[in-house]
Amino acid sequence: MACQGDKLRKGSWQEEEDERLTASATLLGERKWDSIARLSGLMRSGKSCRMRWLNYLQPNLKRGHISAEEEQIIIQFHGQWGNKWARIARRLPGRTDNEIKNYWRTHMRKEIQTEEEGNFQPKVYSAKPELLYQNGDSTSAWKYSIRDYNSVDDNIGPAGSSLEHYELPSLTHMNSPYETRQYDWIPKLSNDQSQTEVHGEGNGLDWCFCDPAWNSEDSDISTLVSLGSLWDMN
DNA sequence: AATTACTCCAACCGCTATTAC
DNA sequence: AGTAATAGCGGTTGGAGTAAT
Repeated sequence: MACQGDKLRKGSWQEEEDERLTASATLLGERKWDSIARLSGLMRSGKSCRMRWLNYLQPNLKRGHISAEEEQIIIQFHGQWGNKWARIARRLPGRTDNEIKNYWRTHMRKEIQTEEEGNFQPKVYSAKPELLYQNGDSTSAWKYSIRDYNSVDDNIGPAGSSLEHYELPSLTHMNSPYETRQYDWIPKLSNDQSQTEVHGEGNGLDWCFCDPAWNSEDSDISTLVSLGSLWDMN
């Protein structure tokens, strides 16, 4: 039992600590982290327990690499909101803000840096849908296309291809299974689907759904869960 | 084989916002 | 309304693993 004066542990978590924390959080609920830290007997701060649970132990966390679809969503929302990692994470079930933040720093920032080191050209993410998602390695397919079509002046793409902007129904990110699910549930959030509006340039990355009666930011996640789907990633 | 450079990600820190009293 | 405790967020750091030399 941690008492006052005991030194709190820091650094990597041991398996036994994970087990204790999981048991305690399951039993006591995902609140009152200081109490959980105390009652579990872990020599950790509540803050540390919360962080470990949220980023590593809680159920429903997805493991493995960020998929092409997820990467696209990250880019899209980062463009809209900037470094609002937690907010972006809410759009990616199973991913944590920490994970997304790390991913952005290691993968995306590198690309931005490269651009800033001389070859900067404003990107117009107008990719051809059939290239953005195809059978096989969707990651490389997406990366290939997003780079090859990244600006109007960039002629790396297949010979004779012309750049186009696509209207919503053929948006590239709606072609993935992941986004298809998004597309499925968004209209369901409105009782009157005719009220659902689509805003944006239709260039694939700068758009939004707006329902006058629904504020996505404030809506309860259980609403989304009950609709089926996004959490069902397997 | 040894060393160095680089990448990735878990974990920490400081600050702000929210909640409870 | 004021204050303390707690939760949440975003930035940063440190270390393990891997690649390059």
